[in-house]
Amino acid sequence: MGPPTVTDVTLREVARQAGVSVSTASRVLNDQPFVRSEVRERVMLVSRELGYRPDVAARSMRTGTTGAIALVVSDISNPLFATIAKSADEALSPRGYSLMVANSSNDPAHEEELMAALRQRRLDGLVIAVADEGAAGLRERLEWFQAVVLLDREIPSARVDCVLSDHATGLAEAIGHLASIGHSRIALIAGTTAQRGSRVRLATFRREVRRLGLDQDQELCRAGELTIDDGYRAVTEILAMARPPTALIAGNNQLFAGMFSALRDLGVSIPRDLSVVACEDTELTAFHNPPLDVVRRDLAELGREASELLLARLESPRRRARRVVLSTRFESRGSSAPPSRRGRRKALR
Amino acid sequence: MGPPTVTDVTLREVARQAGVSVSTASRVLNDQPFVRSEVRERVMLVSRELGYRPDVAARSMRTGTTGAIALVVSDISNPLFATIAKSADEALSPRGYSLMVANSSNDPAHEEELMAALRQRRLDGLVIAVADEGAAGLRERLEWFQAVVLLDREIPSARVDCVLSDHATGLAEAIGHLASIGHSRIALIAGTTAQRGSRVRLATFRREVRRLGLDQDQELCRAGELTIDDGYRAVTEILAMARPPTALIAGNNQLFAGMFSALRDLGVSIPRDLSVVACEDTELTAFHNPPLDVVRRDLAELGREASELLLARLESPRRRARRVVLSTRFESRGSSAPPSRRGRRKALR
DNA sequence: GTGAAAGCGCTAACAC
DNA sequence: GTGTTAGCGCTTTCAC
Repeated sequence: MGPPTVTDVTLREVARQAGVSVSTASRVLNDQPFVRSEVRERVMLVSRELGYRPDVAARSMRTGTTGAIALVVSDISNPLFATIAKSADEALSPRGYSLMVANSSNDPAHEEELMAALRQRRLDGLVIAVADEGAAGLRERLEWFQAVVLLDREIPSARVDCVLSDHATGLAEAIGHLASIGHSRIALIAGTTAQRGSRVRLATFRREVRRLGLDQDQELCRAGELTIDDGYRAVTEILAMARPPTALIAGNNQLFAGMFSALRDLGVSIPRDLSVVACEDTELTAFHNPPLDVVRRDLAELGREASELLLARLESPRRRARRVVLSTRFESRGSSAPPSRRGRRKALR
Repeated sequence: MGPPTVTDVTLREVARQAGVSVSTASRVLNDQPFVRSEVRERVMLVSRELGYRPDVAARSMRTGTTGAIALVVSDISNPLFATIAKSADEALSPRGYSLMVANSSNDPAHEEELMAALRQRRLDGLVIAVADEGAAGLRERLEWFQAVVLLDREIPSARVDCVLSDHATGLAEAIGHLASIGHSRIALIAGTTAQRGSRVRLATFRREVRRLGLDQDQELCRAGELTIDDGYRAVTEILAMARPPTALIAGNNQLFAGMFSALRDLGVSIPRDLSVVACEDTELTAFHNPPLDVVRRDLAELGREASELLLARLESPRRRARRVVLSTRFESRGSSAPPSRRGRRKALR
């Protein structure tokens, strides 16, 4: 007994009913020249009537392409990545590509395993926010794929397309704003230095603090994990300092959620007791009263640009790697105010 | 010239290096009996050394299975669905399945197109929150797939597995609570009646309002779209009534976001001017001050259960369709208070 | 126990 | 212009 028939109507069947050979039918359906238009139309007609859909697996065997693209992020339930996933899907699916999603949990080992699993699926491309830009063997692993786009990640040694956010500009504006209304003790709670987002924020923060002559206390600048818990812990510790800051900046939405939660538990009011700025605009920041000052970026654009880069790479595999930088900007909406003695005391308990 | 070689190490190569035939190698790697343990070990060793990974497309051609499962929802960027997607991925990926996501935009026509596209990918299974439970030809379309699980949707005529939330219980509790603290004019802003979630909420609301002897004003019970805009519009209109309600219930997170936005624009304070209950717990409801009363359900459980049903169905294709019902419960957290004359006037302007 | 060979549905070289 | 044919990598008879 042969293998099971899965697809209901095959190319063979279309060809038979149109009275042509499979190769002619194939030519027609792949828009190739050198087919009499009369024949072409007959094949098209039969194909439509029968509802013919080429079997992706079979085609894949011949062409090596699957029409599938994977998106690997740390957590698809994070609205940031979910938004990117949606916009990527919107860019890719009209062109016949399907999107596969996978969560790395920000764990390099798991990510490696994922990539190996994705590889055997022969995906046409990979959009990935790698967990650790410096992970061993990452460059080789990326070469498993015909086309790769890094999502807000950068690997200098690798010739890979990437879309990056210009985190520095927005953050510098934010710090400038806080300084301009009188803050000199500002704290940044950033994430892991294994990812450029956090690294850039840390570097920008240190640079601007120095440039503007603000307090350069090491303890006001924290790298850690990009989690809610870490955000909570960091805020708790920072506000317990002998001289706590008068303004707080959260490096991403998770850290902000933790920060927000901690401030509420401590009974700290925004912006009366403390000024707050979040990187990333989410429901939490947008619907807060007052709306929170944020460093914004267009996440849908990020997903869209990543998709465009990927499609371009698929079309011309040998072209030079591109590096697309998208802007971020600071938006002041009411969660920062001049520092007050009262506020500082309050935050201190 | 033959087709391009994609996979780096083939079964043929493993067999050659192990000094056996491909069929023997295949038997070993598929855990089939009747292979000398000595041979078995040699093949395993070579396979591991070479890092052999079977080509999914090729295997798929023979077996008809792809190890891929699709999740079709209206909007993957909605945290509700994103959470479900994550938990589904967590349940499926350890068992070797990959998750494909697709957005239907809640549009039956687009959904139909999607399903056709997914079909030719020979997905092993489909988890879907159909846009319209009553769409023409839906039952036939579902039969394209070997295994299907409906996500909080029900199609009585179809023998399909489904995971459902018991929206009625949680909502009835919410209404009971509001009534118990003195509300007699409660409004429900629900979504489309093409999906059971909204239908159940509408039916439950009408039933409870009658049972508890509350105001049965038709205008207090609105079906519409499940969008932010629709939530906004509904609230604006309802609060402009001659006798506006003293409590508002939002049917899902999108409607709630619209509601929240409208209330803020109208300067309505929760719960002083108006009591509010949201269906679904999100960042917005959880981090609000006070935290909002919600009808909660465990979304991760929903994704997990859907995956389990799917896997079970894949294992035994002929077993009876199951219908798993998951609980919802009301949680009072401070966004409802007894109605006040002042509040009502305020909401009225 | 093991190997040879067929064939899943498709595309592309080659012959006519 | 069109048909014949080989073969992608794999699983599964069937023969030994």
